[in-house]
Amino acid sequence: MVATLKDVANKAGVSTSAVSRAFTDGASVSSKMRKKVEKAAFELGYSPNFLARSLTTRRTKLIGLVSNNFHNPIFLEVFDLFTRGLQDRGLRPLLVNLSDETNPEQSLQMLRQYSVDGVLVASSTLPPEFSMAFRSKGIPVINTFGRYSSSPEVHVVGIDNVEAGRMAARELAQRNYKAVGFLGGPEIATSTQDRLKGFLEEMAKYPLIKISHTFAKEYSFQAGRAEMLRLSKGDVAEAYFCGDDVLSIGVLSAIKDIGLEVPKDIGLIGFNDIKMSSWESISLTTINQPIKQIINSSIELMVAMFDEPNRYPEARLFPCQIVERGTLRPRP
Amino acid sequence: MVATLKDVANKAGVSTSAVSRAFTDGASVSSKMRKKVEKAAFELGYSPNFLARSLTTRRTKLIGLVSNNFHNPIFLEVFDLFTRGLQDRGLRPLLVNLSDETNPEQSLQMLRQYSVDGVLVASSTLPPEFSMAFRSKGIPVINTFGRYSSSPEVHVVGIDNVEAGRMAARELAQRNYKAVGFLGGPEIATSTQDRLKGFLEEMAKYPLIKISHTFAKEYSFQAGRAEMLRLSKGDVAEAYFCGDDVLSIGVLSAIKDIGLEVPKDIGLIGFNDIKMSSWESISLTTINQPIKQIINSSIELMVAMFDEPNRYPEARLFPCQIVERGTLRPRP
DNA sequence: GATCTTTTTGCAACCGGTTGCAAAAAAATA
DNA sequence: TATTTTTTTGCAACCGGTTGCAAAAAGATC
Repeated sequence: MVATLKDVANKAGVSTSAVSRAFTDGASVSSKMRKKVEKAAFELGYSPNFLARSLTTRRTKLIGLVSNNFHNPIFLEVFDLFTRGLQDRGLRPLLVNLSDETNPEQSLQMLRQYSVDGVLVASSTLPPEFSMAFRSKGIPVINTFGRYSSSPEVHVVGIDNVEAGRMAARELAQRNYKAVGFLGGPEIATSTQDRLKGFLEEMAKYPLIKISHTFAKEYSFQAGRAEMLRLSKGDVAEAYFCGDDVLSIGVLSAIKDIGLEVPKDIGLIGFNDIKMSSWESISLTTINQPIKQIINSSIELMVAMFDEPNRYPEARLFPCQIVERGTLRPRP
Repeated sequence: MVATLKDVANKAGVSTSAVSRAFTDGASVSSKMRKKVEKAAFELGYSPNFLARSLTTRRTKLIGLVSNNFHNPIFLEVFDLFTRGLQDRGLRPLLVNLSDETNPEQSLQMLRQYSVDGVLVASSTLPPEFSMAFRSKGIPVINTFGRYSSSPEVHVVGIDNVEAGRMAARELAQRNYKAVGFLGGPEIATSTQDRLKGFLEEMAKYPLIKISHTFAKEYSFQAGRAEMLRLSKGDVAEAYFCGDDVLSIGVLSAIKDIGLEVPKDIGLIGFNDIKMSSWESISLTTINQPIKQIINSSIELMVAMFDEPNRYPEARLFPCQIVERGTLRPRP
């Protein structure tokens, strides 16, 4: 059916090696030969089979893109950036959805069976052991959005969540809030733990500020809303640092419902700076994570590992920035 | 490095064919042999190389998942459903981001080079020729969310956008709006054209209703907002049918800004029923597209095509439903 | 136990490419 | 023109599997 190397060789009246070389740049072929082969190939509509090629070259150009976050809108951006970044470099994302039902072991096995050249784990909630499993099999792996401190065995690209927590705390303190709360996502996420840690650490410098913390059940509007409604039954803080923008938007909705006004009665600072946060009707003050840089850097690191598989694990951390919009009162 | 079939054969003291058969269900192997092979395989940590296998079986279990929509939140759901649906059937999505810069020809070629078993095109804006190109190369292809009428050469799974337009029109008419507008996405999208067609068709039955239509520049909050702000400078209709929920939310924001109230002063019905539309602070009345069914059906159809590659192209259309929330005034 | 069936196994060719090596051809040097 | 050096080409083995076919082993029948 579809033309093969051999067909082209026959048509052009040359050996298969010649055809193969004509399609490999840097190979030893005369330009006359290349012309001849290209002509025959064109006429047959031939293009080389990547998978057959990969058998000998040991490069598939397939990259496993593993994530368990198919609900947070920020991941649409993440997928967009990853797929484009990979495509630009001639690599192909083999997407793996690691939802609760899927067995991580199985995904590991599957990615090995497809001989992926590397794996990008895009998640802040997958345990480091998952990434390590690839590394121990000799497959380059990078944990994008991962926790850097706890897994020095695997490359991590992302942000310093502890520092991000400090940053939020500093911001609230500087704006003279006297009772602040941390409203995080699920407690198991290392990102949440780290942000809380930094938040508390920094807040400890301001003994006069009253501090509390609580966790939403998941990263969703409804969970944020529910948590805020629950909080409103007790002692409400003057301002909250919320672990995610989607959560924040839920919180905003609850605040409105209980009849309070932002930022007059209550302040809020989010995290992630998703598109939605800039919408006029939301206008959330939040902390921006430079995901474009994080993703490009992840891909570059991945590519570098192809040539240097035993590269010493490194952490690449990018600074976050506060994006001032309308949910915190002005600095004094 | 990694164990191969031959290694297992040596270890178990059997032929390579025996090992191969032990890993193929339905093959002719005694249970004694299978035990022996499995033991050796386990000890070596062997698992078969899918790509090498695909060379002879001519099945890669790779499915190209092509989309050009990495901005609309509904596609996060789409990707979630697709990846899970494929995984459940032992298939693997090779994700292709067909953004403006990427050349469709190139993507076609690339997917052929990876010998994908089929291609799922998830888009309502890609021209039918794109899908056809696969079909003409003998690659099973399904256009999910495609336009059914114009491309009878390719399987289409989705909704009847013309009918959806009628549905919206009917709804507005029944609620006694006397001046209505269609506020669509970019005019090039076939989905927009069809919805407008149905909308006008149905509205033609109500000669007393004043009709207008206009298009936003893209499917985004800002585009919807901008379009509504522009409209507000002229003759504002009593209610709008908006081609997309994200657009709608932008429209809502603009309406609020110009000091009008929904649904008292102005009505709005959206399209897609994204998660966000149900958020309390938005509460958008909209038309739900059964994407779960659409996607499952697409995958099932794809699987069916493996056995029957020349299956006659069909259109599978699913009915939409109005989800009543708070942006249309009640029926009289 | 001998004969006929059925099941299990191994041989060898093949899937579609790549590549080390040596021979052939072309270019450079004498 | 003969000789040496460099470039180009083809042969054949290999990448990691599968599979048709025939031989071997096991089971059934008498």
